Amino acid sequence: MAQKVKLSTIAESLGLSTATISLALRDSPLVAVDTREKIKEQARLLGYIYNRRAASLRTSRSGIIGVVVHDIMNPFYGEILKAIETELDRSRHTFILSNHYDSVDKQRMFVETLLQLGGDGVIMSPAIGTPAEDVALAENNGMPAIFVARSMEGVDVPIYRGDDSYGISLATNHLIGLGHRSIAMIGGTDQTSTGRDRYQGYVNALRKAGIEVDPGLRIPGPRTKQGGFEAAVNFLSLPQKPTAAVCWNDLVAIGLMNGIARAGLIPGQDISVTGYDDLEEASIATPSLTTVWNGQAEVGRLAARALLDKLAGSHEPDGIHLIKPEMRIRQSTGPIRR
Amino acid sequence: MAQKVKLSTIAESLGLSTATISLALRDSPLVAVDTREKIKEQARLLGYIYNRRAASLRTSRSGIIGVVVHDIMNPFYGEILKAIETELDRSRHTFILSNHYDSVDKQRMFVETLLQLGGDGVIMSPAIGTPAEDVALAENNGMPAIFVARSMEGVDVPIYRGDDSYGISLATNHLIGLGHRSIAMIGGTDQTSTGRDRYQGYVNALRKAGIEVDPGLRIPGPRTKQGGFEAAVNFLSLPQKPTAAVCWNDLVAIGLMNGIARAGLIPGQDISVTGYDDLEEASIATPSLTTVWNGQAEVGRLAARALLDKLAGSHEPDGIHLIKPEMRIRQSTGPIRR
DNA sequence: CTGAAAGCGCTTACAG
DNA sequence: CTGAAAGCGCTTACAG
Repeated sequence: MAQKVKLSTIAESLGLSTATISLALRDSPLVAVDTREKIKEQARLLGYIYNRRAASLRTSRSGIIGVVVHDIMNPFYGEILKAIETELDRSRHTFILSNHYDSVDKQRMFVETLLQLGGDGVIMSPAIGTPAEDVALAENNGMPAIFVARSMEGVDVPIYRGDDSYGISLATNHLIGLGHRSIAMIGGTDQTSTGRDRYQGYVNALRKAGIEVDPGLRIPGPRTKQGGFEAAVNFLSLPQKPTAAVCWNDLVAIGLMNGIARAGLIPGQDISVTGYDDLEEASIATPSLTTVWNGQAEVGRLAARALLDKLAGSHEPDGIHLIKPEMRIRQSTGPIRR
Repeated sequence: MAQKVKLSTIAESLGLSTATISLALRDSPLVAVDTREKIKEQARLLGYIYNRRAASLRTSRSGIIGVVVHDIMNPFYGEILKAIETELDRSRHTFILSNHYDSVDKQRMFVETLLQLGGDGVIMSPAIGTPAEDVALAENNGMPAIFVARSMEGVDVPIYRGDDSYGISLATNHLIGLGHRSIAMIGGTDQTSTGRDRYQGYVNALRKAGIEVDPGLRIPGPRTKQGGFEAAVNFLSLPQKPTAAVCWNDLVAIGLMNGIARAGLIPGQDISVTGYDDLEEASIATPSLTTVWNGQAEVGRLAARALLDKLAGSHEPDGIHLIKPEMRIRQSTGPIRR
């Protein structure tokens, strides 16, 4: 590798000052057009690489945006990330991604690293148990935060997520409308805002229909296919013999359907199953999954836009921005069989 | 937000020099133990945030490692990334992730950004059509590259991936052993080294068994569930009436099984299907998927280790490091029905 | 064991 | 339209 090419290398080779080179490369109108062209050509020839660390040390903006979620391998977050990526690419920001796996420590380390790198902002789906100080750490050091998919007490940042309580009530009402009365709720936890909201939406829908809520029909568990798959055994051995299941999300629903099928029953006929999120995969599951569209792409797009706007100086209103979920009826639900 | 706390802030507050502070915070034995403790305590009190850009400008090492693959939402890459993450976390490196979606331009922009940030190294699964210059760009600027999952002509970097030709022959032989003679190959492309190797392994296995290779039984397509699902229609309408399908990967296989089931046939009984990769999901698919373990976690772990070793100065041998695949027999394959 | 000083590669007022 | 110079916040020989 040859000598390192920097602004002064270009400057000397052209008999100009580094100030002029710097301005020209950033398309400043202060530099005469032909000088600018000559400079750019020379930079290309010499294989110049812009040193962002030096620039950012001077300007104190890095162009880096951090994104931290529970698990990027979960397609729910994947769909949010894809939308964020699209939006940030457009504005030439670099994004740094991390999983926190609901470890508050891992999340805090990420925020610290981001601060050390001079991150301009952070989009997070806060880990369970995140203390308000960890969010304040970012904000107090000039790195605004935006939340996606999860809320948190005691912080005052913009939040983008679906209306979980309403969404799950859509699914529950759909099953009630098909004649089901014994409806289980599978997967998830009550430790997140999302979890509490979804359970509440399910409870409210049942009550409104005059159906007594049976806590024995709640089977919490991991929010994964594996979780749904393993819940199938418990579900099928419930003494209440539920005829339908409202699942925490599509992954749990697909896992549950696999488990039900293994037991020789036909999901969508013997047992009705609803998902949540409307992942790309929901429509090609067999049977295709009745689920609730949860607007992941919208959440990601809006959150990224909000952050960029904030960085550009506009004063976005804080508080919760709820995306309205919509029902997607497919083959995994059907009328109750007598 | 208060005044920015920097080394000199701490230095002044304690009546010491920035040199001493800098050394103390990095645990240099040059600083007396009690001085060191006092300094660390003060740094904590003042809420000091280490400025990595400044440090890295000085030392020309950033602690940043880039990772770029086709699509992080694909669980195959997800499993590789998870292993890389585990390995890099341990050594306190920050990793920056990107998809290239097989766009050479997007990949090059990523490499350039990484160079601008002073990236120490890059792990890549090169986009289809990557020119050797794009890899040289990284290497010539002091940023070593390691490949995962895909090879490329004309570059001399360490490569970690599965032995595709051998792996697919395992799957093909398994089907032949069950009595299948008309075996289709579904999904994938011939534009990657992986694609060519897998097709060749399939062809070789057939030939070795004395089965004529019928190009009409090759149905290329996207390497996704959706791709497999959509291929089912073509597969089922082939005039050759194949009784088995070797799929490019687990995603294609699961999609194909869904499509077959939609058509009223039972995968694993009417049609035998093999996957490739042994994703976590393979074992809970219904029927559970017979597939080939492809060592994603190994690939990620070894590639990350190799890069860290290289950065630490050791001279890893370049060239291909092949992981030996293994057969995983489950329920999606069975003896041919007459 | 601690300090003074130079320098990493940019950008930005300011001067001309 | 272009240049000289200061400074962003660190680290590192070097001196004491």
